[in-house]
Amino acid sequence: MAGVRLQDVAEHAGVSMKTVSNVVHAHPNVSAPMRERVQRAIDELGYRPNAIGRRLATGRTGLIALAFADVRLPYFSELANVVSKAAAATGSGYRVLLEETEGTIEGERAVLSASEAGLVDGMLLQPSQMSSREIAERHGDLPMVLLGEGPAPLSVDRVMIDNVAAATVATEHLADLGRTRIAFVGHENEGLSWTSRQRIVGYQQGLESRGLPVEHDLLIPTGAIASDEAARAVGEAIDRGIRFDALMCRDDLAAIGALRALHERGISIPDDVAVIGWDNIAFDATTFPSLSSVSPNTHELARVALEMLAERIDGYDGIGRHRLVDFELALRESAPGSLQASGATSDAASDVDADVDAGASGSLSHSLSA
Amino acid sequence: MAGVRLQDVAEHAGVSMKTVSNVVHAHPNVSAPMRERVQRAIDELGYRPNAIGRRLATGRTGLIALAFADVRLPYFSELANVVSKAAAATGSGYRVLLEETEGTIEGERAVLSASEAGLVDGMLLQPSQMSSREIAERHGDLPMVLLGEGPAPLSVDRVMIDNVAAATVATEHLADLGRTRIAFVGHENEGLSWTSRQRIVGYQQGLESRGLPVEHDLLIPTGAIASDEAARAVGEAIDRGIRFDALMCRDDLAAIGALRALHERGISIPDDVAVIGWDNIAFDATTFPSLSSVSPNTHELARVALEMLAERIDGYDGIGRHRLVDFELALRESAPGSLQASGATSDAASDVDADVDAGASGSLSHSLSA
DNA sequence: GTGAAAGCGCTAACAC
DNA sequence: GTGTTAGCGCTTTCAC
Repeated sequence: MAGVRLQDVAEHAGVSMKTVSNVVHAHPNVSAPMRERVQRAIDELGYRPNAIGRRLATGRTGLIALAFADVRLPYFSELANVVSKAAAATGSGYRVLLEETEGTIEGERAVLSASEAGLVDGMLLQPSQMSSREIAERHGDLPMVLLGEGPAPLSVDRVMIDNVAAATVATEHLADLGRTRIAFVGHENEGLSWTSRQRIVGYQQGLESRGLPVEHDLLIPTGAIASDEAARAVGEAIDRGIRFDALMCRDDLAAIGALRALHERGISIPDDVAVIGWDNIAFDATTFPSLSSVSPNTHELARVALEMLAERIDGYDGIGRHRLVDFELALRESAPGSLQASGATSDAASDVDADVDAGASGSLSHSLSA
Repeated sequence: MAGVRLQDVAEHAGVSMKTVSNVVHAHPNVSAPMRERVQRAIDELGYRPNAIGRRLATGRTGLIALAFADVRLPYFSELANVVSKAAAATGSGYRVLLEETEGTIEGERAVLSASEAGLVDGMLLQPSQMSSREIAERHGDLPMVLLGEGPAPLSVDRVMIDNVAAATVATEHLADLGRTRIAFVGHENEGLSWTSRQRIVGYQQGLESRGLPVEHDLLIPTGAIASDEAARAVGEAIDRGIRFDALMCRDDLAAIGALRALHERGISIPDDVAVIGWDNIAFDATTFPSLSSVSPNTHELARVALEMLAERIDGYDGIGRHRLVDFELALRESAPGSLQASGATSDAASDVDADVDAGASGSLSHSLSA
């Protein structure tokens, strides 16, 4: 039944509200017979504590907001899954309110400037447009942790992987496979995002560390972060006569688009062109060929982010802590492992059954830095 | 500043709480000077109405739960996106709490039997395991609308597409392409889900309507609803000597797995084998070849579901209403349109740029039934 | 070990 | 037009 209140239970059992509350919360100092009597009343009336009443009294809502551009992007849907599981496993058992910013500055502002306060205890936000100054100004006193390599003011906590290092390692892996003309695919046509910027820096470092020249022609931007745009951009580059033997992609969507453009032109992967993507989304295991990818440790990312958020919610008020979590290269058919690769390499090529979730196919693991 | 209450604003402005409340809610009967004075106090103090206090008083939380198996499945992440947009556009401006059931009966029970009441105003649930009796019993008085073709008690509202009809149309399209050995791929090895059951029925009807024999060999089940499992199952079927010239897939994940299995064996798509998937997920446009797919009108699904949910929240207490929304066949390279196809067909093959979201590539549209 | 009562922040019916 | 006041359902001191 709806509308059964704590008071109703108390009256029905002939006790005070406090006693019922004690039973509901399994407080130790309630006598066994009393506990049983109250429990019977609860069962008979079908009492369910009202969440809102409780929240008003305690000041905690048990809700956190998870805000990012768009759940449809596989990286974000996988992140949402990991975060909601991790949040539920938290001591406080948080639940997740989904907020999409559409990747626009208006969307990001809207998420931060909600007209109501107190709905959520805290927020996990992956920004991409707002400046760090604006983030610092707007978030007010809402406990918050930033996700990803986007803008982040020093005053706010943030968790990310080292994008420069990851791009360097991935690019070096392609070089170690014997590739000499490694192109970068998928950054914005204009107005480079923070993400693209860092990955390109790493790409360049990887080239340089292997003594490969950096050619401007080998930078292939796309009109939008989407696989169809990447397919078109890569196709046009090829048709324009640009030649490359490997593709370092900004993300898996770009990589999947590239795969298609190569297929359409009868170019063999990885024989003619090796491909590495980024994010290690579930699809990578079943594309043809399966896709090697930079695999951020999202479980660790979620864990660390929620841990810091919980501390903020509990009142921690220090300066922003910036944490790095590890990543690895998940090697599959599109850019297999090889003896030349540095580090402990395990080749997961052609294992359609690889436990991708657990990162079982990975290699070149990079450990958590403090 | 945090912790500024309505009362603080009232005192600061030297008026009553009611007046402040009137200003906050833009009530008409407040004099202009008074409104300005109060607004100044609000701004000076940085007042934000507290969501929980408001919710306790009004009894509405402005939150709805969206519960399904797993956000990582593209169909669900796309659904989450559509629902959260549609919910925000609602008169009441609902926000969405994400709940995952993991596709297990325990998960579904947990979602329905949350120990707290009142957190959300209503729930959109896509069940797959629970019996309709259990759904009816457990949901209690929580306003609820069921999504999809799973179990649904007559007492509860539900929105879905006509799975049997859609499978029939898709199968007929394959037959009209001249295919005579059309296999069905991707249903459960044992314990058929409601979804698979209905799609297989439609598949069979499609075969029969075109005078094609139904062969048990052409039913290719998979160990799990996942593309790697489908790749393995289709590969094994081929290796076992099963021959087919078309694949009707239970969902796009199965179709993508099938694509891979066919590629690995050098089988040409669609020349040797045509493929149709189900759900029309975004990836379908960039697979190689791009994938034809049954495209449910999820925008309409979300709209109708939220409309009915809003009515339930507003107290409507009639018997369960079961609504169908339309679907279409999004035709791409893996099973292109053709002159033989019935209905208004538009061939979207090879249009990597097709506006898949808008279903622009579709054909054979089926209209909303009452 | 149990009960009484004062809020938590807001809304809305009712009075002025 | 504006102010008063009684809740919404729960938690939580503080007495008993």
